[in-house]
Order: sequence, then C-alpha cells, then structure tokens
Amino acid sequence: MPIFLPKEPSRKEMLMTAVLYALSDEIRLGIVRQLAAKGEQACGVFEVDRPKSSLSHHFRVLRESGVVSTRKDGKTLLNTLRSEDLEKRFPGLLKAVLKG
Amino acid sequence: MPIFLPKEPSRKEMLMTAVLYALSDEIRLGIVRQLAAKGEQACGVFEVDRPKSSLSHHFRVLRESGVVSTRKDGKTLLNTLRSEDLEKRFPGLLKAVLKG
DNA sequence: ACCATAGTTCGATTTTATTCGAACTATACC
DNA sequence: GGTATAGTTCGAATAAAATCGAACTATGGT
Repeated sequence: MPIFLPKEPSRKEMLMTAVLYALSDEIRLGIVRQLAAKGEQACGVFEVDRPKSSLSHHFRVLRESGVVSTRKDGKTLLNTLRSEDLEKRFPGLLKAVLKG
Repeated sequence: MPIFLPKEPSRKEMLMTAVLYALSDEIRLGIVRQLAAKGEQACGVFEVDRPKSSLSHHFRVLRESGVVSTRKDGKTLLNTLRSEDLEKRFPGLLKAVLKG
C-alpha cells in the first residue's frame, strides 16, 4: 500500500470541535507551539518522549483537523502550522491558544 | 453521601488543555454557547438529547476545567460561564471559540 | 544493489471517555 | 409527612483514543 497522508480539510471543512480537540493534548500542543516558534519542521525534530508510531498518530490528528499541513520533501515530511487558514476560519483562536 | 459539586479550579489552576478539551465536544460547546447568549441558566433548561445523568457528566467536565461555575439556588443549580476568569487566564480564547 | 533514514500503517493492548438506568440527596410545596 | 422536582452519584457497558512494536514505503547515498 502506498503511503497516504490523510487529506487535509479545506478551510471551510474545518470543524471547531475537531480543532479544539486536536489542541487539547499536551504533546500535540507542544508540536503546535514549536511550529509556531520555528516554522516548518520535519516530524523527526520534535523531542517527544514517545516512539515514532505514536508521534505519527499525533501528527495525523493535527492534519485531519486542519491544524497542520504536511508536504513531502525528499526523505522527510515537512509540517507547517496552517496559521492563515485557521485565522480565516476561526479568527483569534490560534493566537489565543499560543499565548496561553 | 452529600452532593459534592466538583471543586472549580481557580483562575491560575486552569489548564489550557483541559479547557480546550472541555470545549471540544458538541454538546458541551452547545451549552457554552447558550450560556454566553442567555447568561445564567439551570442545567434543566438545556434541550439536549441525552438523559440527565449524561448531561450531568458534561456539566462536570465544564466545571472541572473551569469553563463553567455552578451555584445552588434552592432546588436548581445555576450555571454561568466564567467569562472573566477565562479572559484573564487565556485572553481572547473564549471570544474566538464563541465566534466560530 | 544495498543500506540507512524518515515516517507511515497495521494490529493488539491499555487507557480514558461517554453513555445510561437506577438509586440517591436536597429543596420546595401542600 | 408525603410528593414532586432538580440534579448528582454509582456502576456497568460501550465506544473512542492513546500507546507501542513490527512490518512496511519511499527516498537518498554509496
């Protein structure tokens, strides 16, 4: 089977509850904060006390909710925060979450 | 056993992840929206397609995270959104959630 | 071709949440 | 005291999430 990155929802498809749920976990929130601080990052750079299969699960939750976008770049997957989409869809939300 | 309303966290004790989690459920988010729109409300006025034991569970999650405060008034429990505490602790968050 | 690296997917297990009925507490009213 | 109302608590069942190792895909380098 080929690798399928789960389809990322369009801006309009983003659900408030799904976004809040994705952000309601310490690990995922940590990832989001780091993406906000450092910009595009590969999955592997996150120092999380979990095996990569677990990390991969958390990235999937972030992607499926629309919080993070992922693109392939050679051997690695580069993740970005969908700040602009989030801001358009849920104005002020991401900023408030990142502040806290 | 006496009825214990779970202790509501102080402003400082509120956790971002717990608040986001509490808000990440359609039923609870509906309750929060209605409280925001109509102010203090008894548990019973919410028209939710769930038995009262389930509703009670959702109110508990809202209370324990700090989103809602509950006071007794005779026979009923009156719930309020802790808007001010939330705004102080997580500026902009509640407003952004209610907009979406 | 071979090996290493990056990350996903699968499958099984464990943990955590939700759900609901039934029993309970507390208050109000007659 | 008895009855009704409001909502909680308990306990058990179900559902959903998280966790992790092992197998896998894809790419890059030698």
